[in-house]
Amino acid sequence: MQEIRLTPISFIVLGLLSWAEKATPYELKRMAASLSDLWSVQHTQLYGEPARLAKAGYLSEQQEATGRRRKTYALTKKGREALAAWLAGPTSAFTELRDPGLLKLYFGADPQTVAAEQAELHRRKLAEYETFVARGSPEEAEGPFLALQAGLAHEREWVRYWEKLEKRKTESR
Amino acid sequence: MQEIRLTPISFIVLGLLSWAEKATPYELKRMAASLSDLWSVQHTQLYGEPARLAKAGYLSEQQEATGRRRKTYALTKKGREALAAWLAGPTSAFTELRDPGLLKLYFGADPQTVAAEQAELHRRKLAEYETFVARGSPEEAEGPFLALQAGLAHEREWVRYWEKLEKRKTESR
DNA sequence: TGAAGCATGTAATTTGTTACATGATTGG
DNA sequence: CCAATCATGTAACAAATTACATGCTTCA
Repeated sequence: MQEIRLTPISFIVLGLLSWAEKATPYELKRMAASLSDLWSVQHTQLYGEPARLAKAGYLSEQQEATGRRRKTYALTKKGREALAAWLAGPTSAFTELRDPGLLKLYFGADPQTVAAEQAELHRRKLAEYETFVARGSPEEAEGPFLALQAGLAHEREWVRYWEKLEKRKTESR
Repeated sequence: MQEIRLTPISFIVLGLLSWAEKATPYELKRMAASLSDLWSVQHTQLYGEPARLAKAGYLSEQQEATGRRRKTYALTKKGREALAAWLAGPTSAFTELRDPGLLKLYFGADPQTVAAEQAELHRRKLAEYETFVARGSPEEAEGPFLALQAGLAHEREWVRYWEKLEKRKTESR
């Protein structure tokens, strides 16, 4: 049981399991879909990461004896504690924008062109978020709700930004 | 000269070289610093990626005969074309928020606590951007300027978001 | 003149992605 | 009953991070 470094994906797995009691990688994948706008993970990582966490004692692992021999994971005490510590501890980590459209702009792509595309993409995403909110499953936990609010706010900002750029009359800075 | 897939880092290298004519990895690292709020890259990637690009014909590579035997890279015709095509082409790629603070919130961290920290971090970053703008090197290219505007807008949004959460009186959703 | 710190780079390790593969299910 | 699609997983590959290492300046 060697020590490993816990990464954001580790905490995603731990966090999802704290909601589910136990789950197979496939179930984790399904759960992770709800998180994909905030932090997407490839389905293959949901096979590797739980195995890694199990080996280090954060999860228990139990395998079907027959058929698919699926593995089911659950939090151990150590896993629950690690999650709690992370939730309670400070985060100094910082997001970069890392926006592909902005990167192009940075290196000299034509603003109007990029802006037109990006504005459209972000309007779509914004609309999607808004229907979420409108539908508003009221039993939903607070965390996802707050994250959605942040997503909304940023999408609004993106739409503002790109639309302004789009409408700008060429090169007048 | 095998074909490779061009990733965002590839374009960062190509883009930086389009500004510099030629550069060593170390010089690339220095140039990349200006980009770090938008898209940070580790210095070691600036050794590996140019080598990869050179092998695929996007860059020329020339090595010092003596001393450190530093390598100097420059765009080839193929490299210039690839960059131009990327700049002109569409981007459907999308940014995720991928914010560590938000991730914690999602999984149930205490909103006030996270918000207090994050608000502080973002206020600092915002202030930093504002001094950039105030100092305003006027010869700066348009791309970086526009990217900075986006950065500012999003930092303002983050500050609004976290401060609102911070001041919220507990659990009243 | 030697210690601190920047410049410069390679290697090992860890992560993440893509490609592939096969079993199960179900609507037509 | 068969084609499509979803479920489930592994393996190969590519990329990114960390650790390490050493040469060079500079200034006390």
